Amino acid sequence: MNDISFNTRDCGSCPIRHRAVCARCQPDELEQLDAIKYYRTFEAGQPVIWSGDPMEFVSSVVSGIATLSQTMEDGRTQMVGLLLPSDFIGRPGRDAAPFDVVAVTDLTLCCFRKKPFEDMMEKTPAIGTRLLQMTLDELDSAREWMLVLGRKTAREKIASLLAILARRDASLHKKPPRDGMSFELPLTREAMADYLGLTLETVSRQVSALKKTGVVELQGKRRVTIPDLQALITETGDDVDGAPIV
Amino acid sequence: MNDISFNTRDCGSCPIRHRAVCARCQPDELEQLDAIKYYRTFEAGQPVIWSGDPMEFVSSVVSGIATLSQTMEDGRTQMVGLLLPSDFIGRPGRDAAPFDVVAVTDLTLCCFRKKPFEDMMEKTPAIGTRLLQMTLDELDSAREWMLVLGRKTAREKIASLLAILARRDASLHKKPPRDGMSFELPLTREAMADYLGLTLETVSRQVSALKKTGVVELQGKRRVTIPDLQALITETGDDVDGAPIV
DNA sequence: GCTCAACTTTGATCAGGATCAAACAAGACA
DNA sequence: TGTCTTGTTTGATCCTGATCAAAGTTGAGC
Repeated sequence: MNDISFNTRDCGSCPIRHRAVCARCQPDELEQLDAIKYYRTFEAGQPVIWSGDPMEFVSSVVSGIATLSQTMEDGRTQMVGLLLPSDFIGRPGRDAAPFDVVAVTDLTLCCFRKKPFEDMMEKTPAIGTRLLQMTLDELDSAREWMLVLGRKTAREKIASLLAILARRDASLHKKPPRDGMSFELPLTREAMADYLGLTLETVSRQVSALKKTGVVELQGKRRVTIPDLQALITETGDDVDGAPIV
Repeated sequence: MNDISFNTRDCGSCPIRHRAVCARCQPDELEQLDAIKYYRTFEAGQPVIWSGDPMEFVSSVVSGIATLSQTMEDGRTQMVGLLLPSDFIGRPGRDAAPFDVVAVTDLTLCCFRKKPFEDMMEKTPAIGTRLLQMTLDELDSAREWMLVLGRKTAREKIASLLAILARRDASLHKKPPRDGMSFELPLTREAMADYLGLTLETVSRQVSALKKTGVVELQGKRRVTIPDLQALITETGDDVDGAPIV
């Protein structure tokens, strides 16, 4: 009862899902879960919710990728989060979404209506505790990203993004990252630029530059191979043993 | 019992303090509190804790100001948080501090030993709930700051910082911000630069520029008057009715 | 008062990344 | 097959903010 799992790293493809929860919950709680849980799917490019909209559910990513971003009146946009499978979306206790959420690939969310979810949180404090841990992790990641945005060069920014994507891709497949690993870039050059506070041209140039130096290899425009992880990490400018930015 | 307050906005100068808690807690909880609570003071400039250090307490700011920051090997530093009175420091459930914490003015913290605090959280779920809310707020602030770091011009960055400081100074004195308000700049130009991802020279120039345009007035180098709040907000580049960044 | 240190301002120059512009690549579809 | 669309690369030029350098300001301590 005190280690209910919220995400796929712990319990399967859907956080708080029927099976994962029922293994540890009372039958009556299980009933309630069925009543308040549902799936939603979005096509690549579709908005999930706009900043300021009332948000009647909390959810987590089952499959696909979504971004969290803000846009200024003149169109400048900054991505503030990348939501991969097992990530949580939503704010128990809040009514309005603070940022835009957009599906960048086809996306499936496992949603819980907010009010019943909050009731469940109240009855099962372990959920709140787990949510606090996840939120603290996200906060640390956000703060680490502030260093990237505020102080790193374009080249270091690209290397940092690739390092994160490599790390998360590895953890998604439950393998440690290793030399020679390769993964699909889920983001367009423009989306990468929005994440890094750059223009898409600069992203393109710096990716090419890293390729020319042999730090990364490209198969087509979207598949990346990292021949030497250490070399990539050196390019990020971080400490060798630096804290992984999720 | 379900709205225990953590900070001065709600209950006085010390979050979770004796008086604030005892008004709503059982006597036996109170006993325990006395045993696990203590104050620490730091002089301006002193470090509170370094990134990676084991952290045996959680705490919150009673008076003074501290910064949360990261430094790269070559000395580039990025401030990732500004801790004002009532802000919480620490991570229940974590052992190592993720960032450097430094007192920028004389500082008093109200500390709780971590283990007993975690026990208390377990016995009193309202504390965890409150902590989750506070952490969600911090996460939103961090993400809003990412827009500042990633997409704003130097001038907009300075305006954004001044707007935040004005807002927080007002809320500290429990007044709404108003035209003509003035407040003390708690940060050196260098610290402002570290917060904004700029150099101190650029900060100095842009502050002067805002002064020349009449957006702010300066009494000495550290006291700022905002004759027209709306004008300042316009300079930030944010929506007029934009979500306040803390 | 003077001296010293810490902080701030101002100036001159440089460079990294933005901007503007055009060509290229690859898939979707008729 | 050709056309269209979307995404990417590459080139030329510009500009914001960094860098290097020096002078100005303020307050503490004597």
